[in-house]
Amino acid sequence: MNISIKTQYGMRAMVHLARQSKSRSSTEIASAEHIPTDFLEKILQNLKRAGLVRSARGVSGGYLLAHPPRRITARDIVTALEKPLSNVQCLEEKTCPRQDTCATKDVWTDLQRSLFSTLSSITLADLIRDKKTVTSRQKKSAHPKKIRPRRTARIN
Amino acid sequence: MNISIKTQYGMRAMVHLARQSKSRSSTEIASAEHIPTDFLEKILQNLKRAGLVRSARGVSGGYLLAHPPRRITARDIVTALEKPLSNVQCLEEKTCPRQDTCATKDVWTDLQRSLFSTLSSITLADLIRDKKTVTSRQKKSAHPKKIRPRRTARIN
DNA sequence: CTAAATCGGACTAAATAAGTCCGCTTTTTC
DNA sequence: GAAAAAGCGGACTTATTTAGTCCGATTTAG
Repeated sequence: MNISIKTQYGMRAMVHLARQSKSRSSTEIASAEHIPTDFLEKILQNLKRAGLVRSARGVSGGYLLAHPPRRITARDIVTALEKPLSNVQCLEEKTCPRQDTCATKDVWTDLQRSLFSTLSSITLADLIRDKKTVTSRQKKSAHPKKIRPRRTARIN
Repeated sequence: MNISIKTQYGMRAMVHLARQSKSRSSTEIASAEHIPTDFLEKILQNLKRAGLVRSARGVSGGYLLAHPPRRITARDIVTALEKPLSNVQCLEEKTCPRQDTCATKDVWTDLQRSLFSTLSSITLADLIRDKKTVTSRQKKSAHPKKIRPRRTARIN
């Protein structure tokens, strides 16, 4: 049960974009975040298809967030890049005799729910808050680092 | 981010054992739960090394829980069989430039904490209880599970 | 026109997961 | 004491997934 580095790369790239006001090319992000360029390209394509970034082609093209950081959650990013949590096919009769399939299934559904709940509560805005900032940004040190639950209700 | 079927098998086997009062052989469990016998053997070895089951060799040998079902949590089983959640090596300077490594790291640590908390709240006793009452199980505080160190004199 | 960028598909290599095989040891039973 | 049934351990194979590369096409600003 691990987080693929593809997803970790994607998270880094999204945080990177969240700090920028203008669009950035994949090569720029790649070198800044130390991610293999061609691989990042694929990741950004996935993120784009998930509706999380927009892109512009051509010589001064690049990627930028499709929504403000406050509206993009870690769950959006993880589900865009990671395969679904469990491939538990509990419905197949032959692989799962009924009696304890139902029992173990509860574990995985609980797990998934808790997972989604946690990831949904973290937005890109949270992540770029009061961390080191590149530009001279006003620091909101009054707010604790505590993550606050936030509604997703987003794309797709 | 998926649960390996090895872990799913292990969970099924543990639930199976939790329903039994006597020890059961791996072949018996395997056929009851539709798990490849030799593979289950390996899984039971892992569970044994984790201190979750005990075993007896010889013709009427087999496996049984090392502790009462209420003292064995889903977390015990998952951590015995699954590789650790994240291989996020955030400490390496070259792979992670400081500025947003720290940001993304928060996601993975939050995730891990929530994961462990949820799994810790589910015991084998919960799982073998009647299904109507499963939903009424309550969440425990996330104190670290402590499997008591193999108090039993080893059979071998 | 050219350079720099996104896009898409195909491909490869490495790592992990899943499963098998075999021979040994232990213990009960006949 | 032999046989049978079980756990134990290591080596091995195979399948799947992950990670990454390569290449060519298309778009677009200057």
